[in-house]
Amino acid sequence: MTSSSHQTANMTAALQRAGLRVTAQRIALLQVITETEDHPVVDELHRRAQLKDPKISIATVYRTLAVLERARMIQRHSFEGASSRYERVDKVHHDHIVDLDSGDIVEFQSDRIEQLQSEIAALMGYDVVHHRLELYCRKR
Amino acid sequence: MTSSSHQTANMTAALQRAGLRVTAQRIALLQVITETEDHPVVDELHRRAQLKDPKISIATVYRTLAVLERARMIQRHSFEGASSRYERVDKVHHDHIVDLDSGDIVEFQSDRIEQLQSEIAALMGYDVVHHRLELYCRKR
DNA sequence: AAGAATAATGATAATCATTCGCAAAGATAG
DNA sequence: CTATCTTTGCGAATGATTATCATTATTCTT
Repeated sequence: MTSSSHQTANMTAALQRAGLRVTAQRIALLQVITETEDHPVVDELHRRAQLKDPKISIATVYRTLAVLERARMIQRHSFEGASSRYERVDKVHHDHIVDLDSGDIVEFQSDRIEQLQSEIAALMGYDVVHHRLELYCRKR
Repeated sequence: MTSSSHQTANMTAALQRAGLRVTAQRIALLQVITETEDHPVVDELHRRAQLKDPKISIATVYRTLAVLERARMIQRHSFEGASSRYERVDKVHHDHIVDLDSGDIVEFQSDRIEQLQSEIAALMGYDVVHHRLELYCRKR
């Protein structure tokens, strides 16, 4: 069993587990997102997916990303003034620092902040379903 | 001096202080945003501004909002999946809770969270220029 | 394994919010 | 008041995303 077919088997299983149809396009995109360590925009994902499946269209990329997000297999982020970026769903939740000069995106994680968020929401009569915390920064 | 002309004088002074030209459209938009307690979208601001200056165009609304934001007289927010909303710059900084069911926007403020943000950024070698913190919630 | 039923895809048109180009109108400086 | 420089209105253009619809692929049934 090659590494590539092993990957494919993984993706196939993941799609079936989610009750989704298994298509070459979905496998390609799942692989692209699984392999990547950064936060690519849709266009970049399209380009990378085409290396695995040359006929995948941009419309399918958008549709598939929406499907995978609904299935909680990937995660979308919309940073200020930029188009959507995606990353795979990690074991550990995290938020982002955006470097205003370079555009770099750094991940961080703070239980204290998460906890404070819940406390504040509770105080106002709310439960937090999800949140968005982004720090727009410059190197010091 | 009527209340309305008093308002106009205020807006005029504010624009001059910022080194901006004083136009009827800018005064109208500033008034609209000063009067409002909610977080209107651009279209709504356009509608409200037209009550004061019937010939103001949507392009001018966009341009003026950008100008006023650059002058730090108003503040833009882009909540998930929605178009931009604006509010006036308050004395007190705050973040937002978005009610997922009603669309209501509630303001909150936490010095602890702000402080933690700075600490975390510093730890990664950054200074926070600005941030975005939104809690997407449901009533409990 | 073959066919029917159902869903996904590709290509392209449509949409939505926002920005641009440019001629005309308005604001400020001298 | 005139010259200069800026802003405005209008409509066209843009960019990202979504919808349409005929075709193709996947899954279900037997």
